[in-house]
Amino acid sequence: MNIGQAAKKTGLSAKMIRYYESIDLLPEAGRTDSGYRQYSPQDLHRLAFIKRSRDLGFSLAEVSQLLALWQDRQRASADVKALAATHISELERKISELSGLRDTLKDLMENCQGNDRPDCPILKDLESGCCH
Amino acid sequence: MNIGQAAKKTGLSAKMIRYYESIDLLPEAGRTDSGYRQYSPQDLHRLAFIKRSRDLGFSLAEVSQLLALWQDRQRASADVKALAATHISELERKISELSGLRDTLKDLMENCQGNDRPDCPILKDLESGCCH
DNA sequence: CTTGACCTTACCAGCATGGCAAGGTTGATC
DNA sequence: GATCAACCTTGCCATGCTGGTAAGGTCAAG
Repeated sequence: MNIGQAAKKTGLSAKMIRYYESIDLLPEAGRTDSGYRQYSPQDLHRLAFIKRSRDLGFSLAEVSQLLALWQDRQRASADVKALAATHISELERKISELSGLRDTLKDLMENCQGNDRPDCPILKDLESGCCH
Repeated sequence: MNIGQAAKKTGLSAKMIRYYESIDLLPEAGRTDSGYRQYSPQDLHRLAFIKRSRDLGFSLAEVSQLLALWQDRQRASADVKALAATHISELERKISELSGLRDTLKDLMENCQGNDRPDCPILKDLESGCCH
């Protein structure tokens, strides 16, 4: 199977697949005589694993660790769980950070008339951190 | 005032200040005879505005628009409000995206024993999207 | 005059992906 | 057997934002 079909089946792009190979997330793909990459069902399986992991927000570095665990028959599920836990706390950190920003902005917006006059508490806030 | 002091006063780094100048977020700074950049209180004011906007999560492109509105005495506060509203919905989009990921991962984690056995529903899920 | 703390420019790095260019291959149609 | 579209190949550049590092110039105090 060519890279384009593998891409279509997994929902990745051909560029991404090549990139993953270049950073050793994938073993070097087999090639036809003319140099086209060839993908087996096992390869697709690995690609799908990567896709799903990315969709869950894992970074490529984390995906790499997940793949290692996946391939390791002696793995401890605790290791996988720990990786997921780390990722979840990172997600929660980001969520609360963004929520804080949203709340601050909402407050500012509520005090803004939103008309054709120039007076604007949002701009006032933005310049307020100023040094005297 | 030199760039280092301006950086310290505003909480930006000297690198960031130079970068902002290079992308025309700032006018070219004045220079001493020897080529050092010099910052006036007005410059600091502008830098502080940028810093605060970045802290609220606006992209540099958005900051650029905010600066233009800030400088425009004929601005309509509605324009500022609209910019903020767009940013808020972007924040909310991200928040709900991340929340979805977190919830999915939490579900998976709860079903994972987290012991030294290899069986792991998290890995099972990751490989499940697979093509037959 | 030396020393150390500052400043200058210019590069390279990352994340993960998209885009474009210039060329080779394949398979179907004329 | 030629042609054409749709694929593939590699390579380089771009994004957004920041940090690092290097090689050099400048300033103020000792």
